[in-house]
Amino acid sequence: MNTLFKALNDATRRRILQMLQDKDMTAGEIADQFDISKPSISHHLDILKQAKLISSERDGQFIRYAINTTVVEEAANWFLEILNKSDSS
Amino acid sequence: MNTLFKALNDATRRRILQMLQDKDMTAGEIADQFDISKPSISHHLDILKQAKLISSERDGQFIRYAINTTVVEEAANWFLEILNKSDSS
DNA sequence: TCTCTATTTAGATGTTTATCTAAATATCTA
DNA sequence: TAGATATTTAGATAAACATCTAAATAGAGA
Repeated sequence: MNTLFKALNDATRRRILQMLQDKDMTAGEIADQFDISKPSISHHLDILKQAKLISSERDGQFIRYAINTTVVEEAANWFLEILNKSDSS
Repeated sequence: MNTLFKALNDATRRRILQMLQDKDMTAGEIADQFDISKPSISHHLDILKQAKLISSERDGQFIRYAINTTVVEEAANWFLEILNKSDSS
């Protein structure tokens, strides 16, 4: 849970996650969407990967990133459990 | 979303949130559950409050904290939307 | 093999964060 | 009103973090 919420605690990383909802993307394609240096984006991708929110695979010269829905599900469940256990829900 | 994920990016605050699932608690009761100074817990409560994850109400000498389920719901929806939009779900 | 492109690693810097102690504020009760 | 309890505010410090530039690594293609 620690690495998960740490990964989510950044607007850039949340936006990357939302971009990967639609389609898999290479590191370069992702970086092109931001006004941030490629090394910084690479670092963000690494943090998302540590949290297992995304996975990566080399595709020739490129590295292709994909969202990992099972961890997103686990996170959603964390919230839903709080709601279920609260009296007011 | 910023203040929300910032608030959740701390194990102490997540534990406070889980404690408040079961029942409302005073600041002192909450602090008693941790090996952390009361001012530090007060600071954590403030951050949870800024994120609107909890609310507070004075009860005489005490201040009683309660979980705010609507914001937890919003957070859960953030994750569920990612799942809905992803192809693999 | 040489060079170009894609990506990551290393090292540095300024900012944010979690924590502490000491002091301030608010309420209760004698 | 004085003293005790509950909680927050203020100010300080060390650790974590986002970002940058420069350099390293890995594969593609001539």
